[in-house]
Amino acid sequence: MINTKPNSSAEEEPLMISEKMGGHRCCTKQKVKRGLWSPEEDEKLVTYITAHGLGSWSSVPKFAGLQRCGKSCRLRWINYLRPDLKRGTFTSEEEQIIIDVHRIVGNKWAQIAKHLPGRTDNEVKNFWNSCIKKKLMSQGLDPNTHNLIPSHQRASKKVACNVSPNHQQPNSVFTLNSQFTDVSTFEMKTPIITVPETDQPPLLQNPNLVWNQSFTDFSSFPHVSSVESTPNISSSSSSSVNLSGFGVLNHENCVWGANTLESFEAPGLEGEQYTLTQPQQEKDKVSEMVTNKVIHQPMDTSFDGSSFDLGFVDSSLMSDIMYDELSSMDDFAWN
DNA sequence: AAATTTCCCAACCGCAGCTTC
DNA sequence: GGAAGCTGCGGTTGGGAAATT
Repeated sequence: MINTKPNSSAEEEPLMISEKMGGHRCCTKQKVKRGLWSPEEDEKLVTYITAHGLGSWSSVPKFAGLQRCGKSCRLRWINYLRPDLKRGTFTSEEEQIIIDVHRIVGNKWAQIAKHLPGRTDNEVKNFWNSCIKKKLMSQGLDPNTHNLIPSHQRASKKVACNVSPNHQQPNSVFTLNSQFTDVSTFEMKTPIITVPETDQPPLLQNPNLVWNQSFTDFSSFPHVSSVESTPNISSSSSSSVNLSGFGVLNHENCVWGANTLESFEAPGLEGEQYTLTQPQQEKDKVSEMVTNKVIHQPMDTSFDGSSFDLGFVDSSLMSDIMYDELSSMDDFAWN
C-alpha cells in the first residue's frame, strides 16, 4: 500500500518535533517525524505488524524502526494500511447507512463506521463533512438534526457528491425503515407492539413506504418483552404498529401519531433526551440489524408527493416551530 | 495561461476513558 | 486512591488537487 499523495515534504526534509516543540505526550521523549507518511515508512509499519501483529502501539515505532510516535503509527494503520480497508467512493447504500445511523447517534463517527465494513471513522467523518452534510442542506435538511430547515434559511447551492454513480439515488429521510432504525437505538419506554396479522403488512399498500418482513421479529429489539394485540385496533381493517411510542402507523393514510415526537428527538437538537443508558450489547445488536439491512431497505426512488401525508412529516421530523414557519408547499420541494 | 478559490482528505491535536502499577 | 501510560475518539487543520475566474 502506498500513499496516494506525493509526499515530497516528508521525504525531502522530514519535520521533526521534540519535547520543546510540543506534540503528543507519547512523543515527547524522542524526536518524531510528522506529516505525510512515505512509502518506506508504510512498508516498515506493514512489515512489522504483519510479522508481530497488533500490540502496544507505543513500542511499534521503536521496533519497526520508525521515527514516529505510536499514536501516529496507530492512526496510519487504522486509516490507511489495514488490509481490510475498502478504498474508493462510498456507495449510495453506504451513504444511506451513514445518514440513518447519524440521525440516531449524531457525530459518533466510530459508531457509524462500525456499520460500514472497511470504512474508517475518519473516512466517514470526511465524507460526511465534505458531501453528505452539504447534500442534506441542499435538500433543506438540517444535517445535525435531520429536520427540515425553513425555506428562508436554506442554502440553495447544488451539491455534487462523490458517490458511486451506478447507485445514485435520492437520499431522503423519509424512509419508513429509517424510522424503525431510530426506534431500535432509542430506549423503548413503552414496550407495546402491535403486529399486523396479515401475511403482508399493510404498509406495502403505500408504494412510498417500505416494510421489511423481518421487522416483525421483535425479539431482536431491546425492551420488547412481548408482542401483544391492541383490542381497539382491528388487525383486518386498520392494523397498526406502535413501536413503543414512535407513533401509530395507520395503513390507510400512513400517518404517524403525534406521540412520535415525544420519544424521538434528534440528538443534535435535544441531546439530553437521547438515552445513552442502553446497554452496549443491545445497541450493537440493533446496530447489526442496520448493517445487515434487516430493517434497512433502499427507499423507493419514485417519491410521489401527492401520496405523502404531511402529518407524518409533522409528527416525526419537524418541530412545532418549524411547522409554524411552513406556510406553503414549496417548503416541501424535495429534490 | 496564470491567479485565485474551493474542495478533499490525511494527519494532527487534545480530551476522555480505561488499565496498570 | 491516584498517578502514569495507553488507547480511542471527535474536532480541526494544512496542503495538494481540482475547479473557477
